[in-house]
Amino acid sequence: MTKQSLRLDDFLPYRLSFTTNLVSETVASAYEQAFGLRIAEWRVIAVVAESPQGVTQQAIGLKTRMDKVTVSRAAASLIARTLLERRPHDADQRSHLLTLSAEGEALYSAIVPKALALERQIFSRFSAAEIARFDAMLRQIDAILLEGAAAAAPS
Amino acid sequence: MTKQSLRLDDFLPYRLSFTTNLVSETVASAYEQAFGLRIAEWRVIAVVAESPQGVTQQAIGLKTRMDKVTVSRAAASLIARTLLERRPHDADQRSHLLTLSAEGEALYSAIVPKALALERQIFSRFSAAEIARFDAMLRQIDAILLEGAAAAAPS
DNA sequence: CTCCTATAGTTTCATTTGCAACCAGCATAG
DNA sequence: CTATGCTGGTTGCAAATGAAACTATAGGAG
Repeated sequence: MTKQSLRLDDFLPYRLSFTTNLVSETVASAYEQAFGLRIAEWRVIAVVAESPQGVTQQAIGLKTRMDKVTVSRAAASLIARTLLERRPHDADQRSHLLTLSAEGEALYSAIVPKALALERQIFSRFSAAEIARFDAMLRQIDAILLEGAAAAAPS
Repeated sequence: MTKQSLRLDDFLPYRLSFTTNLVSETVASAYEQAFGLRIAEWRVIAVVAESPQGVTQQAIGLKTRMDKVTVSRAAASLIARTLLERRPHDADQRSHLLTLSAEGEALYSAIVPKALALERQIFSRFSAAEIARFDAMLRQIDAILLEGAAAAAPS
């Protein structure tokens, strides 16, 4: 019986976490410096920007898998900075519909090109096909884990 | 001039972070449940296991990019549980050399197969070649960002 | 030697995070 | 209608995190 060995460095969950931390630090500090936004805030803006008719916080949380507390705080902070607006949600008075203010739109327009440039820089060594393959693998991993979670749901 | 757009869902730094969170949650909860270890503790054990002659905390932090505080606390907790031992470091009295205790070795041997099984499960849909390609891409991203950091070092 | 600066590791403290309790407003059953 | 349980969102609290101060030892420079 051979002793099993494992180099942490070759262990994929570790590698994934290592690289992602690096990427996240880079991206977070870029947003922070250039726009005074945290990652959660940027995500909220991005999701809201994709739905001009407005989204509820719940929908944002569902989509991004961010905790509802995180979404709540990010939204509150963006509203305080008048980047986001809250419209009443006729169908359900418990929630509101979030939309970008003019100011928020402007900020979003300013961020997008920078975000895309950063993305291009990080993936600069790869071809479009490689990137597509990489993305596809990430999505398949998601699928595996999300199915698994559904199957092995605790209680 | 076309308005640039960005679907958060297609933005790779986001995708990477999304998937990694999923993977990390899965792995963390497995270690926690099965062995009562946090991720940082598991990493410390793994690195120490790779260096039977002992490692300093500093070296662990350097290798894993974990904060020295994180390493310090993980090590302290593992020592308290007698999974890790501290030997004096003759060349430098400020630091110690960490090694696994017999108990720590035993735990490590128990973890490795489970960790590998989990890894296989997460990547079950991919061929060895695909996995190798994925790993290589992660390393190249690291390289790009670490070089970039060296170039654009703040102060 | 003796100062002075730099590094390993710990501790302290302020910040960030996320679970859990909570407070609406909704929806269904009687 | 009105009780009961459910869901969207916020608040409170406790745990995790990480920067900065601190302690102890190294390693020169004079």
